Amino acid sequence: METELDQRVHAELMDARNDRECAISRTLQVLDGKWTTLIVRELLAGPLRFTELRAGIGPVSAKTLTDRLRALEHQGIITRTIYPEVPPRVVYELTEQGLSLRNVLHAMLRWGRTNPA
Amino acid sequence: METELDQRVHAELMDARNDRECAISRTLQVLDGKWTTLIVRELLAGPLRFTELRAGIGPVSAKTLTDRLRALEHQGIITRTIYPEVPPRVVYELTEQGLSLRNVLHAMLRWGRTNPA
DNA sequence: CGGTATCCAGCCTGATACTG
DNA sequence: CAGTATCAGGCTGGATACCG
Repeated sequence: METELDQRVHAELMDARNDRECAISRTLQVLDGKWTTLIVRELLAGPLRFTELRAGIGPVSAKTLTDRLRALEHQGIITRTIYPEVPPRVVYELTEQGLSLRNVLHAMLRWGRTNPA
Repeated sequence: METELDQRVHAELMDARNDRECAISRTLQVLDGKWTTLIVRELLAGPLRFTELRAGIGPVSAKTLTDRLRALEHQGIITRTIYPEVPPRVVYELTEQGLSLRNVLHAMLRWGRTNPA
């Protein structure tokens, strides 16, 4: 009963090989970098501040985290909102497009669970 | 009607944040490197030789391709079979574990299709 | 708090030459 | 054909210092 679905999935993946610029490559471009995917994972929980984000994803430098956040922002995956308070507060949040990456992350999660190191 | 599924997916992803070694990180480890995901994509079509693989994924050097193939082999994602002919023939093929990455690649494919550059 | 600026090390990757 | 060996470079990411 899973066969039909599997066949369709397989056919789609085979088509992908013929794309000049494979759609998979497009996704890889967005999730590029050592920390990007984990940033998205954190933000799936809801909007987060810079420091909260940093605490959640592991030992990343401020420079790198900033770089990745800027890249995601420019690609329309996240928004950056500044609240001009004292001390300043900056909140990052997934856009609709960013939220839709949930399916990719979920597939990764399931694979990792099923195939422990 | 999609809400229940979405809620379950979301709950799973939230759990993932609490994993000491997040299962997502595990997947990222396997699909590490600039070319690895594309190698898997190619092999989803079936067993391939070194040169065929190289032609399919783009401008990758022999050294890098060898490195990535060895890494995938050591992780149990692919097998490497040598046919001692003249000229020699070496065939790479996904293991069961490797095949199961199809779901991850498919999620990436769909996201890339839905969100063009 | 949430960055920026600068410098730098390491690693991934590639180019080239060569081999069983 | 399917690599290996070697060398070299670019880019990512980290350390440190400092700012609004």
